Amino acid sequence: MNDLVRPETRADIRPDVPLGRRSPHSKTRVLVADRNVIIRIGVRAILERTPGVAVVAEATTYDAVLDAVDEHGPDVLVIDLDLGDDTTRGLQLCEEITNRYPQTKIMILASALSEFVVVDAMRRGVTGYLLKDDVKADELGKAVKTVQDGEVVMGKGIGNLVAHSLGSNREIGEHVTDRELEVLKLCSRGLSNKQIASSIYVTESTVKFHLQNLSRKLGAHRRAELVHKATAAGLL
Amino acid sequence: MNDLVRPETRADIRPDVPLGRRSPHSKTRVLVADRNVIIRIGVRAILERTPGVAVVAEATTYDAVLDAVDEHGPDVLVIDLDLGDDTTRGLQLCEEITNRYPQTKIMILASALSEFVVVDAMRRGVTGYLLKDDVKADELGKAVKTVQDGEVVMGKGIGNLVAHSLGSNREIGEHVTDRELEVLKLCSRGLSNKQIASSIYVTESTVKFHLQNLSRKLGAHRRAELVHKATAAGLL
DNA sequence: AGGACACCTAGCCATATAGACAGGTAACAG
DNA sequence: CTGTTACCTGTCTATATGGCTAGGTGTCCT
Repeated sequence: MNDLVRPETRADIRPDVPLGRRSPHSKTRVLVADRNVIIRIGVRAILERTPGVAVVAEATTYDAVLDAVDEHGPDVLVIDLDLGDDTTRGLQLCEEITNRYPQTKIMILASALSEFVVVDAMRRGVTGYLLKDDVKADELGKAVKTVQDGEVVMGKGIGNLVAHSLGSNREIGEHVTDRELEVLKLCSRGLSNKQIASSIYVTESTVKFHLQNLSRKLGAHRRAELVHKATAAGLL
Repeated sequence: MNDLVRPETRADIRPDVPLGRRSPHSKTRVLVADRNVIIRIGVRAILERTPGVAVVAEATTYDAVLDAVDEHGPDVLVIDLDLGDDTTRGLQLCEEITNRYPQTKIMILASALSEFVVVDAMRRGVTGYLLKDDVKADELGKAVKTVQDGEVVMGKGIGNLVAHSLGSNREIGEHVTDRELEVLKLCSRGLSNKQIASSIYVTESTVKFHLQNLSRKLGAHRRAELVHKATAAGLL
């Protein structure tokens, strides 16, 4: 959909600089993506008081992120995945960026902690995950420089979460399909299986099937719990 | 419904200044309360670029808000009610402040839109309600000055929500009791009525009773919807 | 003393749901 | 061609839930 920049193009920009070993005089160039102005201004303010870091652009939509990465080739993308109504789209975006612009490191600055999203994000090449509510002002600047050097940064508790997730018997990061998400949303709005079935033109059996798969993937046993966990996972 | 602020009280403090007609040279003194650093810095940055507005302090807990109001006597308190794990506490705080420091206007800067909270807040003397995700940078500064002048500021959609709420047959701002909240939390964790009953030592009938009251108060018809709306209302 | 309220209980009944089974289709990649 | 994946359908049963009506207790306020 947007095949703008190929690696060679980027090599033209910084041909002589190995990743993570840039000159100390060149600043870490950051792109901030969040739909919330307050957060953007806040992150910008924090980062710009950090020596060696500069915010080069801001973005508020997934498309704008791609454009901005293409245009500015930032060293670090600080992003909240909740840029549209579909977190999956954000995860895809991360994968796309790590593939096409490997020198741009991605650090997620999330509103909520979601095992589901964290694990999926790590898989797709994201190297930082911090929680807005947990970060201290100075941590943010340090974290940006750390991920630029290719290291992984995780907010407190997140590392444990991932470890725990890896150790659990349940399949990690199992993908939630579009159809499942559709059913889930209707379910959260209080529709019965029958009502969901008729509104998406399938049988009640199918609805139950999807809900059962969702329950397994999220580790829930009742729809109330399902909605709760899905919300925590940022699916709703 | 709001007979809190007596003119005399105000006259004692600034005897010569009619409301909304303060000297253009005195700045609007703002206290920012939010548990999130990024938000605090962001709001501060935005407000300080607004002429006539100055941020005098920040707070991150309910207690700190009271102390800071006491110490600085700000003109406007910009607050996210989600300062602890209990939103109700935040609402009580608002009432306390409007009672004890009537010259301090309160503007809520919320993460999520909750009819429940909005209505309750208005009752307790809050005069502004904006959504973090919706505000534009310049709106925030204007809103602060507007609430200082004693006017009510509501983010787009919120006014309609309140109007709709007032027009609905359902009782608005009905209080959710502690017991109901307790049941709700267990419900959201996927426990059946029977399990909830045994874990709080009541009968299943009682659990159903509480859940039914909750459903009525929040306008839900299924537990999945109940959990969804309760989450949106900041109860979970 | 009377009223308002949180809280608890009981029983009824239709319907919804969880959880398990066994299977079919289409698209797509190795 | 074969395996994988998303998606869809069906049948079965025990249990959970929603919606209702009709009570009880104690506490606190007026």
